[in-house]
Amino acid sequence: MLRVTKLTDYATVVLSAMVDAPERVHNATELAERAHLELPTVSKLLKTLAQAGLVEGFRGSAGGYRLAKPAAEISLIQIVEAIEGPLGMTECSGEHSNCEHETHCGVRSKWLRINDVVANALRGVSLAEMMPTASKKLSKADSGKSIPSQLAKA
Amino acid sequence: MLRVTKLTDYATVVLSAMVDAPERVHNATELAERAHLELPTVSKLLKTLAQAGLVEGFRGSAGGYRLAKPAAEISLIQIVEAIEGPLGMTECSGEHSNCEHETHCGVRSKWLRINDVVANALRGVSLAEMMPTASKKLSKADSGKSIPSQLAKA
DNA sequence: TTTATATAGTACAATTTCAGTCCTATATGA
DNA sequence: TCATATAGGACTGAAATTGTACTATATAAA
Repeated sequence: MLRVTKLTDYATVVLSAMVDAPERVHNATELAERAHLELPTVSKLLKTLAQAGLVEGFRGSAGGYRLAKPAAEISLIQIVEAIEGPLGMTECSGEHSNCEHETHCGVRSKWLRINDVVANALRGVSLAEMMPTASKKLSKADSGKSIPSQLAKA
Repeated sequence: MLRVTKLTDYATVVLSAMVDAPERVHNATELAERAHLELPTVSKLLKTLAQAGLVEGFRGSAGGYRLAKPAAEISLIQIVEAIEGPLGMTECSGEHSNCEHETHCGVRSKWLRINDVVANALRGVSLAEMMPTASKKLSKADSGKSIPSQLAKA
């Protein structure tokens, strides 16, 4: 269905819960409550996000997590790739493709481009913009026929 | 990993194989050979594509499939949705979301927008443009910082 | 009319991925 | 030393994806 996984979705919600107090250290229990998610799930997510460098983890009592950088500098693509790994629209879009059809397949290079377009769409939205209160409006962009111009080589 | 399924990928390859002779009726066996895919797989794909109205199926001997409309009028989003169903970047992006968190969740409306952006990216590329010989170049669009302008409400 | 061909529709098993949980180790502050 | 909290890993059940098989139906030609 071409969707991000639930965990990625959860990650945006959990990270959102940290944005209003970015300097504070939030522990996993608190974040789980605010995100209305289970603690083990949130805990797992935060570990992954910490590995990706999006949040900083602090051990010990009074430990927890904090955004590693301003919300405006955390893009959706970083979150998606932290949870799901490198974005690849098709098997062969990845770095080390081992698609056996590659030599015959004429559509590969096109998918690579589409991959970039989608990646850029995600790169263009920051965590700050995901906030419910974010004033910046995301539009449907131009619809239908006018889109190719965005994709077309200028 | 945010990718289309293999079957969707295959579908673009199979459809590509019909583009150079759009008026001819191609049978599944021929298309399987040209796409280097297994017959049962191609057969299943074509049935699905026929239901979605992208190809016309003809039964009986000398039967087969033909593009139901010009390649330039078949967009990638039609192919993706034919195989995978309606595009929804998150659980709650779908038509009839039953996400229990919806009332608390502040990121829902943003994902809906991103959904549209991705859908439009796919809508903007036609089957004709997927052909290896297609002269039209798809670009990476603008990279990085300049992307938000594509998403921002004009 | 019979036969070979080819799609239509459905069902099914194998595989892979995802989601959620749990356990042990390590670090920190009181 | 002890309670707290993250780090890292392993594991399991559920779900989706893949690929295949089977039966029914339609068509063209002998």
